[in-house]
Amino acid sequence: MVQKTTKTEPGRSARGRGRPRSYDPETALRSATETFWRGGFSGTSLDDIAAATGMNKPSLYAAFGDKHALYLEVLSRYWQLAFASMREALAEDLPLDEALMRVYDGAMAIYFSGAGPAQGCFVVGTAVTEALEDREIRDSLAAGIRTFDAGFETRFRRAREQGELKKEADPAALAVLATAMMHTIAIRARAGIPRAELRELASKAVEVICG
Amino acid sequence: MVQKTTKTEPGRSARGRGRPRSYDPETALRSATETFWRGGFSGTSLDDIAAATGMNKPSLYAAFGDKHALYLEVLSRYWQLAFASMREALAEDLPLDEALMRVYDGAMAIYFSGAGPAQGCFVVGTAVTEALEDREIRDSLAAGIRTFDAGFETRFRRAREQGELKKEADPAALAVLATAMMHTIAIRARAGIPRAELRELASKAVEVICG
DNA sequence: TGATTTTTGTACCGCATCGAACAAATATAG
DNA sequence: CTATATTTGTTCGATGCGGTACAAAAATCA
Repeated sequence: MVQKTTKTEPGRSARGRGRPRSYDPETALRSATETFWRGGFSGTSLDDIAAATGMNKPSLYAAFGDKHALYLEVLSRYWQLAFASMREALAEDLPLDEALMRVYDGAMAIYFSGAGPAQGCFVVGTAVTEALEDREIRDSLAAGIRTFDAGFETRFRRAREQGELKKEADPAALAVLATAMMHTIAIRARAGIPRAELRELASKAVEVICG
Repeated sequence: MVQKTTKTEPGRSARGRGRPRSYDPETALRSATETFWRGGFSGTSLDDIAAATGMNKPSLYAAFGDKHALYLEVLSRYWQLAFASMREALAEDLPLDEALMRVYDGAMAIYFSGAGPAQGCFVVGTAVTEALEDREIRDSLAAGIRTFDAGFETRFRRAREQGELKKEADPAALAVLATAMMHTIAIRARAGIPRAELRELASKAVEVICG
């Protein structure tokens, strides 16, 4: 380890003796997320993040480690958010087509959650670029996609068993198409396509997927 | 214009009086493409490009303008390549499923064309990140996607007329799904998924799309 | 109160970045 | 051969970058 100072893990408030921190780590992470979301990893400087969070660079460094570690933390939290959104949508006992639309509506709620123009998907907008030269980001990307595929596949399998899909339907193939639809929505959102149009596309795609 | 020197358009060899250029513009553009493809726009420096092309920065600047203009040129050429690949695949008079697989095989031939690991799609890997804050890139992205949608839709419409698809099939919806499948392949390639596995996914998806 | 501990904020370092200035080099035109 | 036009290659400058050193600030413990 490089640091030999007496301190606990980064980000954990020891709640002990020292000067209290003047920022909320959760809020700071959300601000950092927004900043990376807009500019990407390479396109965002630590000064940008410092300005967005209101923190200064040494505090950032002490709290979250270097820029790369901070990005990985933000990426991991985004995945958790995305997984949770999908699980919620699929948890309710809705007809297949409605359940799928819930998933896409949940995704778009995230893609359009910022203040300015639609940011699209954080992963598609920032991680995909870095994945090629960064093994940790690449592995996170691959794992996240597999999780989405698996979530859809489970739902399609159930749908087939319950007669919502034809017997000869291929749940794995349909799952990849469902994930693909998320990806294209994410890309199109970043390309400036309006939300209503994306919802239209999603709706048509759901019709096709559900046969 | 900023420059007032006596010269013709950038990149055009006047074939006139001066010292001849010691590089081939086409080759240089290809090298620049590879460099941006790997590192993204923000993640690639002019020095990286100078090293890759063997040119020095003033020559780069004189030939292609600044980094942004060079990127736009590279992006535009990539689109032309992608469009051509798709047109070729759909031009031959093949059955629908085979034609679609030709498109995806053509795309993967591009995504895996580099020396090292798969770079995926140049657009998905580099333009999507910048699109949010760069109107020219965003517009190019939106226009390119529309072109792909339209290309697929035309083919699906013909397929429906010729009885390869059911009468009630929706060519526009199928086209979006076909484009979506390209997008997910591009993303997965960058995530390190091997080519054989991607081809499997594409094949299954084609089955679903063709009904 | 005084010692201790932790965070803050300023200032800074070394390096990379984009872009430009400028002279040397190399061609053609007359 | 001389003048002109264009490209090359070195060098430079101003700024931005990620990351850090260090002292002041603000809390708790004794």
